Amino acid sequence: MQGRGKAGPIGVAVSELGSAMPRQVQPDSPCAACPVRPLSICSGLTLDELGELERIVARMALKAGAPIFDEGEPGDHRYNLTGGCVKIYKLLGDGRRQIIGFLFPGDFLGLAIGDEYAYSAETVVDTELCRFPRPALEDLMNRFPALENRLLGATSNELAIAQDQMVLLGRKSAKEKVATMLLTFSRRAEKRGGGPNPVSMPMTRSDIGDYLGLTTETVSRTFTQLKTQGVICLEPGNQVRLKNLETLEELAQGF
Amino acid sequence: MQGRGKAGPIGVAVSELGSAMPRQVQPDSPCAACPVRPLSICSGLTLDELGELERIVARMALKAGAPIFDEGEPGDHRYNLTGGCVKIYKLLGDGRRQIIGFLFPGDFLGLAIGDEYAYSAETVVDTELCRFPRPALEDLMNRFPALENRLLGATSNELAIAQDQMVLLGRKSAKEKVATMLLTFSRRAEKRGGGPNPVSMPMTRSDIGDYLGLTTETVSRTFTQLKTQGVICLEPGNQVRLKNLETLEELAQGF
DNA sequence: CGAGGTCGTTGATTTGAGTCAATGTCTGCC
DNA sequence: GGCAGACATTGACTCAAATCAACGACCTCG
Repeated sequence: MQGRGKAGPIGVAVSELGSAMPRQVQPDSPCAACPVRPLSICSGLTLDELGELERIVARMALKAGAPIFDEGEPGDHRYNLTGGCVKIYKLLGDGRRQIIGFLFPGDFLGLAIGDEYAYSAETVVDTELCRFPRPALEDLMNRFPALENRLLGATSNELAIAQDQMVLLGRKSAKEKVATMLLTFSRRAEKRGGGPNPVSMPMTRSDIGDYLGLTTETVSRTFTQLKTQGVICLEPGNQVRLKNLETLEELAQGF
Repeated sequence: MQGRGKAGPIGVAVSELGSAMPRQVQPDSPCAACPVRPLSICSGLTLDELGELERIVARMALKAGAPIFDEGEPGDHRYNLTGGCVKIYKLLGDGRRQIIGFLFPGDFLGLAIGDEYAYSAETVVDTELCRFPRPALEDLMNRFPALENRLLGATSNELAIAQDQMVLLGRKSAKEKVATMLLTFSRRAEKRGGGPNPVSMPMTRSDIGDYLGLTTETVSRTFTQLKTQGVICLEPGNQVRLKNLETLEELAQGF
């Protein structure tokens, strides 16, 4: 298991790398060397632009289970995920929770509507983030249209993912939901440069349930069913091996 | 009823206004007089920028029930809705449908992932649209960052709406879903300058079902329940009068 | 090393929404 | 004006997933 566990005391920035020269362009720019840059909004920027971005960034590392921000709080920062996994979610008044998405390295987070965060965010495992003050980031976007363009691309992409999830939530059966999630995670891991198999599922059954609109029990039962059918194999460390991609694709579409 | 009915033969542009001078800035600019401009991506542009936008736009009017484009088609155009109502949806292989959203005047549509539309779009009632060729629009966005900024705003807003809908689909009961939809539509109508009450619901029960992740029967039963409870009143012309906002708010949150 | 806690699995039962079926209502068209 | 077809409502019954409940596996910490 990769660090699922208790949050740090209050879950705020544990370290801010580069604090020796907090607002300086660094010759040995960490951004230039950033492994997730090609996946993130920081791709396709000139070295100049990257340097400016670097002046406003704070890097932070969080333990598993740490809150990042809560829905309704003033949305003062935006974040870029450079390592780990984050869940974003909304709560209803009585405690029901819908997980809006799981984010992985390269993903951007911190959507605010008006001045407030539109959702809550919490780490799933130990996680590294780049944090940008919102006003400074907006200033940069005004000066560098390429950055705004990248952010528009990222947002459009998120929107398309959200729309797919709406289909899943509104119209798919439990088995279809779980199969779809496994395939989606596999493809996303591949896109990030990892292997498509086995799939890492570091979140709890309860998280998965709140993501798919199911209960933990149903999630568990469905995994067992897929295992019994021989489509997947549950491996130690929250890994799921996909043993039959074709059948899984069929299940995801509902056959 | 406001024009729910059969589609035109193939549902393509019925008229293109201003075709006499198709690519000219018009002194009596229709854009300058556009009633939905303050709501749309065209707001906050200079007259120059607006003029350029006008050079590439084609205006079209469609009958109710007309297809606009289908998921997977080459996404050659983007649209701005100036009148009427549009539903956007995705289909599963076996015909199950999830309606991703209902769009109203001022809303933008035509999200493409890669080169293909991410969803299908169809008019609900007689509808007017502004159509922009995608490459020309992207060229304008490059030249006018304000336009790109507006589109980013619109997309972020759509994303927030999609996330709220995920909560609805994943975690709300039938009654909560219907109550939420009524309130959302009321608020949106108000934002567009109409009265909040009664709410116009020009789409069919089947559309509502596919939007809320329910069947037509359940939608119908739930409307009846709300009517019996005295919270709403079904009026002719697909109008729903909200008789008790407070109770409806409570129902929407689940009490 | 054992106690307590969280997480996951499995079983029995309930239930909200789906399905199947019939009937009612509106609307546009001939 | 009346007929045809689409849309809406209502009822009876079914079923997938939720709920309630127990137990097992694993981890942390004293």
